[in-house]
Amino acid sequence: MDDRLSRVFAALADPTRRDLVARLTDGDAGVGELAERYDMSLQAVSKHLKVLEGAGLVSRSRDGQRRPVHLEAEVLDLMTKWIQRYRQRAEERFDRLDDVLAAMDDHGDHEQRGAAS
Amino acid sequence: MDDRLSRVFAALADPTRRDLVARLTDGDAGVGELAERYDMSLQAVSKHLKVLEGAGLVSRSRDGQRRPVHLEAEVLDLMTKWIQRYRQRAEERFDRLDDVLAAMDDHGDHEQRGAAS
DNA sequence: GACTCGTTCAACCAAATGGTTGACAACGAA
DNA sequence: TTCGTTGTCAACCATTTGGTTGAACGAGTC
Repeated sequence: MDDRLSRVFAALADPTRRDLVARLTDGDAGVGELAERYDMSLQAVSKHLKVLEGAGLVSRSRDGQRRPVHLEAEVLDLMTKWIQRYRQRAEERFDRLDDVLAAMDDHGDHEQRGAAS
Repeated sequence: MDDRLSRVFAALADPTRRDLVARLTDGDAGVGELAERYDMSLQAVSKHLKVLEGAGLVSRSRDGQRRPVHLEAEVLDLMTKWIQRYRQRAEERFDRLDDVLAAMDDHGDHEQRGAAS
């Protein structure tokens, strides 16, 4: 789990962190402000934010003694790209299946694995 | 980590499992066949497949002594939906920012947090 | 300087994760 | 029925994860 994509997926595998992302679409917020919504310690929320930050989903600046958390939404596109790539490949294969089956009937070659690859 | 979405994200947080998904877009395959590509035991791959199955990303049927693994690509749409929902919300807020800033200049109210929420 | 607020760091803990090896189950073939 | 092939189950281990508490830090305020 060291590449970028793995970190992004792992970050969003936690419901609390997904909720944080959802909340941050409403605008930047401080850690304490965010922590109010959850039944866990401030430190735990801070840890979650560090994971999101490590994945590049979130950035933090300094504003006095506050550390406002900002959503970097473009990173989400990275995931969408990966997902859609294989989603589409699977779809295409599914669409081709009818043709393949028809071709198999034509010359009587019913080797399944050949059809799938 | 018990809800569906969490399981799907967590499943794809591992590079091996993402590669398995990628491979399966080429068509169904047996466990041993899949395991050849990785520098790990057959049992380890079997475990990975169980995780993918738990997330609903993969299903297995019985064909003689083989257990062909099949990709259930529609589940990927579940993720895309979640991602795009918040991706879009973030985008919209970003688009509105100019208007908000203009309004703030109008009546001289420069409270940042108000602008962001 | 002393105090408070918002946040982070450090140590600790239980549970989950990702891998290993060894045994065994299910099926087809000899 | 015995054998090889294909895959799962069980026990074990090291590391990571998600949470806790307590101490400390940085920046304004008194």
